[in-house]
Amino acid sequence: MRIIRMSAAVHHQAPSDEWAEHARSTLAAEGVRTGGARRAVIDLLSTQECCLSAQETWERLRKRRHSASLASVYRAVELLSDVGLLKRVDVGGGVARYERALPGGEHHHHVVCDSCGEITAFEDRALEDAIDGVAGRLDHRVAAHEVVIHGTCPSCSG
Amino acid sequence: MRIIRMSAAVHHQAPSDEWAEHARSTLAAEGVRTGGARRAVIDLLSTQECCLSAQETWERLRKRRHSASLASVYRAVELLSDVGLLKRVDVGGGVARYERALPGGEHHHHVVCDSCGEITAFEDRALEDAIDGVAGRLDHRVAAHEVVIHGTCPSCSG
DNA sequence: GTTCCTGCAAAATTTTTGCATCAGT
DNA sequence: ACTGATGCAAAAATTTTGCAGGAAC
Repeated sequence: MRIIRMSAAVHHQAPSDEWAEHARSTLAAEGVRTGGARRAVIDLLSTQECCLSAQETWERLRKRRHSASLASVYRAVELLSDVGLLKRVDVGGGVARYERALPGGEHHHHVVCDSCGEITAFEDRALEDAIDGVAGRLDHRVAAHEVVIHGTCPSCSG
Repeated sequence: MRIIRMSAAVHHQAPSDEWAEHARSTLAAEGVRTGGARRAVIDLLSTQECCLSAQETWERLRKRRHSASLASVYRAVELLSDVGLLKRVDVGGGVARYERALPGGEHHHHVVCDSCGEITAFEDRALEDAIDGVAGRLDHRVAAHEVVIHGTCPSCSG
C-alpha cells in the first residue's frame, strides 16, 4: 500500500502539467471553448493531488487572483467530470469533491479524519483486486468504485 | 458474496422488530424521551433493509399517515446516528442516507445505478479483509469504512 | 410539574439556473 | 460574426435552527 498524502509522510506528486495539457486538448477536440473560468479550474486542479470541492477550488482561485465566479466553477467541474477529465469523489459531508482523473485508470481512495476533516489518499492492490472480484459477480455494468475510510488522524488522536 | 437486495434476486430480510425494540430501550437507557417523531422514524427504519434519506423517510411516513415534521426527522436520524443505532451512508448525490446499524457489527456496502438511482446492497468477506489490511497499516485510528460501486443496473443496461 | 421533544417557520448552506454580456474560435 | 462561455443575481434544493406549545416521564 502506498500512502499518497498524510500529515506524517507527505508523498509529493508533481503537478501534472501533462494532465492540464491533456484536458485542454480534450476539450478542444470536443469542440468546447475554453474561456477564463475553465482554464483557471483546469490549471488549479492540475496542481492538486487530492480532491477539492467547488467552493474550495473557488477560494483558491481567488487567492491566486484568478477571478472566476463560483457558478462557473460549478459548471466547469461538472463539465470536466462529465467528459471524464475529473473524477467526482464523495467522501461524505454532503459536499461533492473533484480530482484529476488520470488517463492510465490508476486511482486511489481516501481516509477522512472525522475530527478535523483532513483527507488522506492511499492505494492498495489487494483492495482493488477484492473490489474487482465483487464487481465481476454483480449483474451490474460496473463503471467505478469508491472506498472511504473514516477515523481519526494521528494529530487528532493525540 | 451475498447480494442482499437486487432487482433480479431479491433477498428479503425480515423487518427487524428486535432492532426497533433495541433502539427504544437504548434511548430510554440514555434518558432520552421518545415522542411521536422519534418513534415513527424508528418504526419506519426498522422495516427498511436499506438506506433512506431524511426526505425519503419523511415521505414514507406521510404515506403511512404518521405525521412527523421534516425537521424532526432530520433531528431523529441525527440523534440515532450519534448514538450508533443508525449508520450514515454516503452513496453520493449529496444526500445523507441512514440505515439500521446491526448490533453484531455486520454490515454491507452498496452498488448505485447511476442511471435510475437504484441502490443495491452486498457483502463480501474478501473485501472486508482487504479493507482491514489497509486499516491496519494506516496511522489513523480507523472507525468505519464504506464502499460504493457505481454502474448501471441490469434493467437500465437493457 | 418539569423537562425536553415537536412542529412550524425562518435562516443558513450548497448548488443550479436565467439572462445579458463578453470572449473564443 | 456567431456561438457559446461567463458573471451576476435570483432561485431551488437541502439541511439547520429558534421558539412557543405540548407531550413524556
